[in-house]
Amino acid sequence: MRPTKRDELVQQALQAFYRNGFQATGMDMLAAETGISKTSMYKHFRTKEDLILAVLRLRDEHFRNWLYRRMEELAETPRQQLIAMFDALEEWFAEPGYRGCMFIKASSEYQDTSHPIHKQSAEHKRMLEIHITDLARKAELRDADAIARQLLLLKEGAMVTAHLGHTANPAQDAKAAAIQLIEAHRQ
Amino acid sequence: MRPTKRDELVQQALQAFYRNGFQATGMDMLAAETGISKTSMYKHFRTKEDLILAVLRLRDEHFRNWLYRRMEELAETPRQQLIAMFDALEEWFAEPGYRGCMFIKASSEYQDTSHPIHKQSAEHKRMLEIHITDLARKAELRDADAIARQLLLLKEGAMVTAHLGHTANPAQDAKAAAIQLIEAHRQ
DNA sequence: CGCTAAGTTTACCGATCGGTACACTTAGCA
DNA sequence: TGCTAAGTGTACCGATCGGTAAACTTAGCG
Repeated sequence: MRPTKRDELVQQALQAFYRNGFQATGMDMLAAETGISKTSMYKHFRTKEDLILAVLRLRDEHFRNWLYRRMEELAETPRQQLIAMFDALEEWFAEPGYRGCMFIKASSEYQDTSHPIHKQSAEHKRMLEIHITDLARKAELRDADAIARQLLLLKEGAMVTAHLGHTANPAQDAKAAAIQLIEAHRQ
Repeated sequence: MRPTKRDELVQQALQAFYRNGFQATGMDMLAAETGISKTSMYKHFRTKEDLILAVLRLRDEHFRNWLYRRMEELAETPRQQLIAMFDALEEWFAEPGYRGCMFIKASSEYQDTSHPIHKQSAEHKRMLEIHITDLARKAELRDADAIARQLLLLKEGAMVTAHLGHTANPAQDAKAAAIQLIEAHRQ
């Protein structure tokens, strides 16, 4: 139960990877930026890949916690919370350092679907799907699995489009679509 | 009007970059894989970045041509063609070598929005948006700009999700959503 | 006190990175 | 025939890549 250098490393590595990309961030640059010696890094993680996997685990935990909490803060009923997901996303997109979804980025850099980093990115999306499907069920929507998948397609699209930046407010575009889809699935 | 080595290089580089990623594909590996000498490559393109930009231009042209043509082949009216976009995507996703959208990948590896590669990827998306918006207008849908943006969010989401592979058929999920959105925008 | 675990600095490894220099071959064309 | 443009092979550049060796400092704890 030591809250020390290892966690500090993972946290700072997360910032660096998110800002610079995975392949483009070398271990030397990482050591220079975090102030943690290369030797120490390799005492905690056998390879760069291991470090990236730890970073993705941390990101998964933080992001899902943040999103779920924010959805609950912004709305009361499950149905309203599903819609509020896109207001939460809008807040995120508006942050100065926004650079898209870290897991989409990771799966873009490690494309092979059998690669551990790719698989862990897919796992993150699967966890999200479970939660949103559960919420769709609680909202008593018809065909909860299908509507959940549709809402998540809008979410992925909005995250990508917000990073490409050729559209003014993808989060609200997605929200408008989500409202219509949810309305069509009420029973 | 020479159809020679330069075009051959761009075409083969496209394959390599799509399969391996941009940063992960070195110029030596590229020379070995294409059989074109490194010296020749640097006679045609001053830098790797220039080559990547040429690859993206070719990809933009090919992809948009393919998608627009396939949409016209699959359906007659503009409204049906908008829906058929997702059938075309499904065909693409089912191809053995499918590895996601090259422009999302490019913008993931070159994240800075001011980077030429990022800007060119955004430009591709903007060209698509113009065409789909035009089609939505021809389909006489209410609020053509908004519905076009919504359909494109579904498209981006489907492409990402198809690559992550945690869902059975994102193209058909997107199509089902598209049908409902379009139905809600009929006038 | 002395042991141990965690972390440090410094220097290094072979491999690869993007990019270049130079001398050579080949084909088209006047 | 002889010039030129396009392409080649080979060898190299300095920088950086992921990863390691070895000797040292520091702090906690019996």
